[in-house]
Amino acid sequence: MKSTPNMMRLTTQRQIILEELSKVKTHPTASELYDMVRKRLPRIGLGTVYRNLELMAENGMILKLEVGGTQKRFDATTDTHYHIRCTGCGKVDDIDTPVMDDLVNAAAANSSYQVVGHHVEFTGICPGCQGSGQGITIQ
Amino acid sequence: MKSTPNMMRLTTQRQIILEELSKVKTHPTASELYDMVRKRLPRIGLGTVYRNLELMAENGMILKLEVGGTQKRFDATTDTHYHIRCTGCGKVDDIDTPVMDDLVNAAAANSSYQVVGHHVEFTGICPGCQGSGQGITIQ
DNA sequence: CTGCATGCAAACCGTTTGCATCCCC
DNA sequence: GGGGATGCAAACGGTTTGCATGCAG
Repeated sequence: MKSTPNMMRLTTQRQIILEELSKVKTHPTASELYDMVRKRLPRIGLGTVYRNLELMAENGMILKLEVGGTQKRFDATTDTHYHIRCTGCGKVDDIDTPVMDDLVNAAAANSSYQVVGHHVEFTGICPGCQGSGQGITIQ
Repeated sequence: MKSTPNMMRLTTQRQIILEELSKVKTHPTASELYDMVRKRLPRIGLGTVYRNLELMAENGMILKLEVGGTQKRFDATTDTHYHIRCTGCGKVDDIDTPVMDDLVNAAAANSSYQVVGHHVEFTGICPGCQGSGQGITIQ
């Protein structure tokens, strides 16, 4: 039964990964997080970071952001909220447009899918990329 | 000047890729499209498919869907519309909820980004996956 | 003590790219 | 004829996984 979160061990790695993720308001990729965690746990492996992020996402402790771009990003804030992704540098920020839960109902009415959730992703140019030539700052 | 679409050559490959993509209402991945095209052009390379999809997306002839999941998907319909992705099998369908362009304005008001666009992605279980154990049909 | 979790490294998979050849304009 | 486009295969980058060892419960 997946709705009962399996009791996870409280390993040092797990705690520190969660701490570091909670510490930032950005939405780091796995390897960004790996770099952050490695400062405190130099021998940690990248695989461990991936495994724990996956596990914590499954248990609803964190959010795996299914946004555009090449890398997945992670978020310690699990309440529904929307994001904006810079097409210049790829970074992702929160955007505080009100969440529209009724969208799900509207969608459910028009679809043969059993609608579970939704996400709104804006694209734009972040302040840092606006100066430098329309955000063609690669990636 | 990127806004002037560079005149593209009309190669057989390009035409057939576009034809095959236009033919389906699904949103195939590059390799699904590769398989479709290969039936008519057995010697085409996967790289050619990727290069042309990228090029046509840049020129606004098709849409590269920046949706969740591991693979990018392509869409011959370029008008803004929303999608739903099955968390069971990963397939993506159109959903005909009205497009809310004012979302962009709302977002722009609350952000330091220069907001360019938006996309709404629903997640759910497709009819095919609803029967078989809550859509744990892998991928 | 026992089995889940870790570190490490190799495997994987989707995508990109270098290069010689091809062919559209 | 010339430069962009192709086919092929190798490289790439992000993610996953197998295995021996380690450590939380």
